[in-house]
Formats: sequence, C-alpha cells, structure tokens
Amino acid sequence: MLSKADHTKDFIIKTIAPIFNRNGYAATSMSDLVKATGLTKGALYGNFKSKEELAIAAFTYSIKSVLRQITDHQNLSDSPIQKLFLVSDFYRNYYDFSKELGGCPVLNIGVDANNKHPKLLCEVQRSIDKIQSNVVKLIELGKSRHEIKPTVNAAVFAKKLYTIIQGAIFMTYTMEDTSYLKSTMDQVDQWIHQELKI
Amino acid sequence: MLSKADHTKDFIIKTIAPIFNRNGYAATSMSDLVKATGLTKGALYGNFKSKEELAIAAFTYSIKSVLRQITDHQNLSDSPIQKLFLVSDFYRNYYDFSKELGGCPVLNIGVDANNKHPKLLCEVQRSIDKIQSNVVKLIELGKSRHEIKPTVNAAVFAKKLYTIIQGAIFMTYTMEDTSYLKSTMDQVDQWIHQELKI
DNA sequence: CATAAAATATACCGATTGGTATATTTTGTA
DNA sequence: TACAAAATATACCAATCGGTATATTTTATG
Repeated sequence: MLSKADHTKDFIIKTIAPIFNRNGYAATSMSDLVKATGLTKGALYGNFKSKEELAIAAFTYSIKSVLRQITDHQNLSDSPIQKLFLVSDFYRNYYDFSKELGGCPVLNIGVDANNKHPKLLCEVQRSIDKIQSNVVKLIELGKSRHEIKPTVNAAVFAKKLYTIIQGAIFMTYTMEDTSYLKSTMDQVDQWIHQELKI
Repeated sequence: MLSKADHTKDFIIKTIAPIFNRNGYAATSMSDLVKATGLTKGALYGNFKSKEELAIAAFTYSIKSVLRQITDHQNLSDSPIQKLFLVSDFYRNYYDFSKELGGCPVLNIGVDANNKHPKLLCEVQRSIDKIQSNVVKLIELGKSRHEIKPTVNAAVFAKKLYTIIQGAIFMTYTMEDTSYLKSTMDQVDQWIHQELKI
C-alpha cells in the first residue's frame, strides 16, 4: 500500500516536472516549486534531499510518461513494421502531448544539462538509448517475421530516425510551427516504406 | 575609427558569448561575466544597460560567427549545388567549430529562450530564417542554371535540411557522439544528389 | 600640461537563492 | 483516546542575485 508520504512524493513530482522541464534547472527556484505545490520548503526537503534530486525525479517522471505513451500507441498493432509506423504517428501529435509536460523532456533537459548537470545528462542519454533500442528490437523482430529487409542495419536506422525526430521537435518548438513535425513524420514514413519494408 | 569603448564592448561580448551559450541565461550570473572579463560590474553596466542586453549581444555575436563561416565555406565554389554540398561539409565539422562558441547557439539559446526570453527567441528565429533563405536562394539559383531540378520545392527542402541538421547537432552533443553529425551529413549529401541534382 | 569627459572601479542596495534546525501538526496504532 | 512517529510548517541562515550611485582613473583635446 502507498503511504501518505508516497502520495505526497508523487504529487510533488507530477506538479513540478513541467516547471523544471519548461525553465531548466537553474531558472527553477525552490520558491517556484513551493508556489506550484502549495506546500512549504520544509515539506519539499522532507521528501527530497536536494534540488538536484527533485530535478532528476522530475525528469524521470516526464520521460516515463513519454515512454508509456509510445508503448501504448505501439500496442495498437502486433506487426513490428506497423509499430514503427505508429512511432511516427505518435510523434505527429507530439507537440500537443509534450506541451503538457512543459516541452520535450529529452530536448529541454538534454540541452539544459549539457556540461552542467552530469547526472541529469546521463538520465537523458539512458532515455534516448531506451527509445532507440526499442526501435532496434522492432526492426530485428520485423526481420525475423519477414516484414523487414534482412539487410537493414537496425542500429544505424534507429539513430537516423531519432535524429530527425529530435530535429523536428526542436524546430517545431523554436519556430512555433507544427508543420516541421508533420513533414518530418511524412519523411519518416517514407523511410520505413522504402528502406525497411519488404 | 573604433573608440576605446567600442573595443571594450567587442572584448566583453566575445569573452562572454561562450559563457551565455554554454550555461543559458539564468545560469549565467553577472559575477561569472566579471570573472571571465577581468572587468568590474561597473564597467559591464557602463557598456551594456542590462544582463538581457548582454545576452542578446552575445547571441548576435555567436550567430554572426556561424553565418560568416558558412558563407566563407560556400565561397570555395561558384556552383549553387556545390555550395549546398559545402553546407553539409561545413556541418560535418560543426562539432569542433561550435565547441569554441560554447555549443551551437541556435540549439542552446533556442531551447533556453523558449517560453522565457521572447526577445532572444525572436533572434534565434531570425537566424534560422536567414540560414534557410540562403539555402532557398541557392536552390533557386541552381534551378536557373539548370543544375537543380525545376520541380524542387526550395522552401520545403530548406526546412527539411535544417531540421535534420539541428537534430544531428542535438544528438551529437547530448550523446557525446560525433557519428550523428557524420552520418546525417552523408544523408544530406544523398538528398542533394537524389532530390536536387539534375 | 591642464582639463573636461568618458570609462572603469568601489561599495553598496534590497531581494532572492538553496538549505536547515526546530516547532507544530497530522498520522497510524495500541 | 492516548501517544509515538512521521510529515509538514515556520523561521531563519549565509551567500549570491541583478542593479546602481558615486568615487576614481583613464582618455582625448585644447
């Protein structure tokens, strides 16, 4: 059973995650978090030992939400290659989805943490590895089911896929223009058709 | 003739630009800038009226350096399509180049300024527009010289190009792996060959 | 060389920073 | 309901924040 403290921890994290994500580490003050949660500094430090721990927990929460959503969306099909199309379909609507998280956590925290917060950066790297290895597994499974060309280099394709997706996310947010995400996902679908599909 | 003040302004900007670029706005303190320049707070505020003005001048300086370098590199050829290949060639070595700027100013400030510093974000958007319109002009010129297919949508291609380039920059920095930039520029060269070249 | 002006340095401002020790309240349990 | 323990609130800390008024130094010009 979840104790009171666990509920409070969850409440704190889900409340502050968008703030850290939107503002970055340095631009988020403890008093921002106090205001947002309605709790006091004592309560926050009673549940987390430092600002850094809060930031890491916040990122972990946000990224879990992204990964869960991708997985759920993939489960709309059993076919590996269809699951890949569903990945691009997920990112087609990623702007609205990520807005509620305070932006894309991978992009925002990835840039924010670079050269400043090694622990946070490491978490971002782990998240990217997770998403890419999911794509790799789907491609390998697709090969074994004769849906995907056996000659495809899964790791190379996964890197290429995630590179263009993150580029589209950055451009969409920075230019305030969702057409970047839309066109990019068209390109991704084309790649899946031409380079993967048998 | 440049006055003493102009020299000092230049010195300040070129010294602090990498700091703002690396740390972001909030994580950069005036005392950081005092330390880096060896000047005093009075001198900084004598030359710039606020921290925000310093940050904007710093970004403007960094982005000018990027644009100048792209232009210089393009001047290695007279052919529009060759100039496009030279763009990808420039970004092939962009990691080492941008490291000295404290990272990619478009990426770092673009993410940092989002939802926080409208003036800075606007500068980033203008920079992206400049780079993209340069690509558009090259494509149009290439068409008129019968180097590039007349059916190509220049604006669409330019957006697509810059999207994948920024994705590669983000991934290279975040994953600390320059292969993202290398592979992506191979992809870009392929696009130029297959979609543009007659 | 004298002098006014421009540039820089010094010393300070109130506000806010992350963090903590302690007091108070709320909780689960006997 | 009594009570210990857990959770939260209060009040405070030194350090640093961005910014400024003023004193000092450096510069250009007569």
